[in-house]
Amino acid sequence: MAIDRIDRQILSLLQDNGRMTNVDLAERVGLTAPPCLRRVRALEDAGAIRGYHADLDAARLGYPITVFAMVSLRSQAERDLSAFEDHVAAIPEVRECHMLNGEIDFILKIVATDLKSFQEILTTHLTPAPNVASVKTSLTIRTAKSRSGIPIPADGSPAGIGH
Amino acid sequence: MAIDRIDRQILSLLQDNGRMTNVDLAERVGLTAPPCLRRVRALEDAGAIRGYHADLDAARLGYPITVFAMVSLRSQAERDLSAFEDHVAAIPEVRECHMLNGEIDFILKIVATDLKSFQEILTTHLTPAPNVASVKTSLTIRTAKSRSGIPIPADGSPAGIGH
DNA sequence: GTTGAAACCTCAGATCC
DNA sequence: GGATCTGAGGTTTCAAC
Repeated sequence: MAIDRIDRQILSLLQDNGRMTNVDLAERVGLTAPPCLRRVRALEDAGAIRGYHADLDAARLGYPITVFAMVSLRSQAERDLSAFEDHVAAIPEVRECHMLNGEIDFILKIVATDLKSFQEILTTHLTPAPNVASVKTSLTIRTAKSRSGIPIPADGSPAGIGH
Repeated sequence: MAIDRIDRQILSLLQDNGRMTNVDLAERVGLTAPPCLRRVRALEDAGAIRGYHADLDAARLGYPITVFAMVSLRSQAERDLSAFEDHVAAIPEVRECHMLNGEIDFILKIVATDLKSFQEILTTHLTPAPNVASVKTSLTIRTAKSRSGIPIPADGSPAGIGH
């Protein structure tokens, strides 16, 4: 699938405002509603747009604590890596799990309602998990920037689908 | 603002599908459309819902590289911390910037089109930035879990707005 | 093959109860 | 919170370029 200038505009606008109406979107990209909607559907079907999500304020909703946990495992065999991923996938407070290169095997983003609850998650679900060698955690003091997704230059960017 | 069971359902559903229509949403939470819409607007006005965003597949759109950068500064004076935050806010490839406690001052999530381009961002915008003492980077091999926001238990959770 | 125009039908939003 | 109504938006069909 090839992505042209208009598709990039659509992606950029929907990344910024996922509930923009189709007629608004069409107007901004210089199309009428039907072809615009077809492009959006095509981007969804191709997997370029994975979904749409409300962006909630964690702190206001009872989750003021965000922690990054750097996890090292004893074994880096694929089945042990997968087992760890499966393990944290089942912990709702673990919001992200990325496998890294280097000394640290995984970085996790964890949210919690308070420090006590975080400590509990750590000591009952993370540290004692199979194959875990070490867990180093850092509390988030404040978040200066938090944009999901990717930068989308108005024009002349990369982006062709299918790697 | 007090959040009840129905509000939590609304938040959970919109976090999962930000483009769900109001009538769908109303039906699922057991309301008719108008009161449901009033609740959604109230949650938006209270800041519980900050916005709605399309979730794009970075890799399919030409950004296969995600890197975490751990940054330490020479000075942790507030004005120096803010200056660094302002500096990275202007770099579009830096998607997240969190201030941490401990030895590492900031963790950044950076996306890039390729390794060469990442290296260029690092050496021209990050390492030589004022007050930067050290930058350690780790490439993301794969992302096993990536959910924005917070866990929302169907019932009996915390969550009242205004801390 | 993609756009645009028109039709239809559902939804959003306001008002009132 | 629910019922009703109106105008706007979403979606399909079809013709034109």
